[in-house]
Amino acid sequence: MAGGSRIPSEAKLVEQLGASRMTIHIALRDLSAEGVLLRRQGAGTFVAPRRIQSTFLELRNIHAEIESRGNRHSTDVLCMEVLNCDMAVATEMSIAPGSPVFHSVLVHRENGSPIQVEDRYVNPQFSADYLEQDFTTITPNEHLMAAGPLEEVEHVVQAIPADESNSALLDMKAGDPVLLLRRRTWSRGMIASSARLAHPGARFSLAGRMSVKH
Amino acid sequence: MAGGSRIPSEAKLVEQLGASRMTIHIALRDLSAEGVLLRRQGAGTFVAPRRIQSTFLELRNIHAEIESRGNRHSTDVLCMEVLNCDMAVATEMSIAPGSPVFHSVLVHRENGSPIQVEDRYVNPQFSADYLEQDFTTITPNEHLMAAGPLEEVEHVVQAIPADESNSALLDMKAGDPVLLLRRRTWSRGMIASSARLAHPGARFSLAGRMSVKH
DNA sequence: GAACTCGTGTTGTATATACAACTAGATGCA
DNA sequence: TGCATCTAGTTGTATATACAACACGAGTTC
Repeated sequence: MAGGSRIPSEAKLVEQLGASRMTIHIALRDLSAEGVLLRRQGAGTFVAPRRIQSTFLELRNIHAEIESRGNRHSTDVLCMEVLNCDMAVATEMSIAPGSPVFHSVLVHRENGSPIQVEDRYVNPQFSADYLEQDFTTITPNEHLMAAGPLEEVEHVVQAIPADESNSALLDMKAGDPVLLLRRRTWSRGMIASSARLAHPGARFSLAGRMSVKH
Repeated sequence: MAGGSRIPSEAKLVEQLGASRMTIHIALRDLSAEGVLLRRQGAGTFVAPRRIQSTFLELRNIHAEIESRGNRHSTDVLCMEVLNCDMAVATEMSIAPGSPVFHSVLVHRENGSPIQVEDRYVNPQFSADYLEQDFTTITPNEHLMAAGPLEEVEHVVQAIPADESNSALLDMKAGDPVLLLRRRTWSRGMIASSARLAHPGARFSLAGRMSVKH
């Protein structure tokens, strides 16, 4: 139901559902406390507008972000492969060492200037056709969101010096600060994907603003 | 009350407070939903242990974080002053240029090693006694939280090279990556405080994990 | 037109009752 | 000792009732 739209009053829900008013009242009260509904005494009960939630924890979508700034997004695909995972990747993805994983490396550009190196591992059990996608027209993020419901996200942010590979790809000098966002996503009970998103410190920041409840 | 300790049962609270059991039950239920209490059917009601959540959007508390890692937190106070704000600070704080603001610079240490330089401006209208605090025993964060209800938080994260001042304070070489967290907080309808929290990239990361609703 | 009043519909709160579900300790028994 | 069973105490849920507090629009009055 769309945010802001009104839902039936307690009295009407009593009729429709056959439960007592107190039962319904407490259920609505809980949903209100969770932020799902907004209730105004004397006025009614409404579906809450989507939660104001900053881009830290939300799944940031690089494509949408660049477009929202009115700029042009383009992608270079550097690597698309399947490989047998080593110990580090196996631990990171919680899968058996040596089992196959998909691996991709992309560079995202804003008006031609490199803004993110996306080094991503994907669980084949989550998305069997990952390597068949054309990532110049759809982002891995978008493909994965369509492949299954997002259940959990983990983010770690670090500032690290650019290594030779990153510095070349991001048009920086080696040792310059890189803002590294590591993200793991869970879906259908497994780790769907683990990504390292490296950004040039000089040209990139993560911002978020939120209201605090109560 | 200490985390984990038990509070009286609903029946006893009915006696002590003279309210009906349902009233008390609903009150405890709400506190449980907020995470203040933990209730186990059949067992009792307990004070919840302090929330373990060091996420981006929650107000991170450097003191609590260090202690939760079992380490020792100490603070060096480098500067406590009132000054008439320049154009940049006035804009940042949304106050009139030239009006007085409080300014403090602290270094937070974990087991003696510098982990954060906190460069903070505070609105005197929000906390008139800011400069009288002893920030070796209480963090500015804690003082400000007590001074008024937090209404809104803005965070910006950047990776920047350490300048001479930061590199000396954080025990790094100039140019090494610094993870800079800029935070502004709103309270009672004004900008209460604006802080620049600089961390050594090599020894610090911001982590957050969340479940996604629906 | 503007301001006020009032009534209906809405949510908020408090109460009393009844039973279900679960826990933890005490008890009994082999 | 070890195990099963019982029981008192606790929280979870659903119900019916009553009244308070608030919002909003219709109608009235000036």
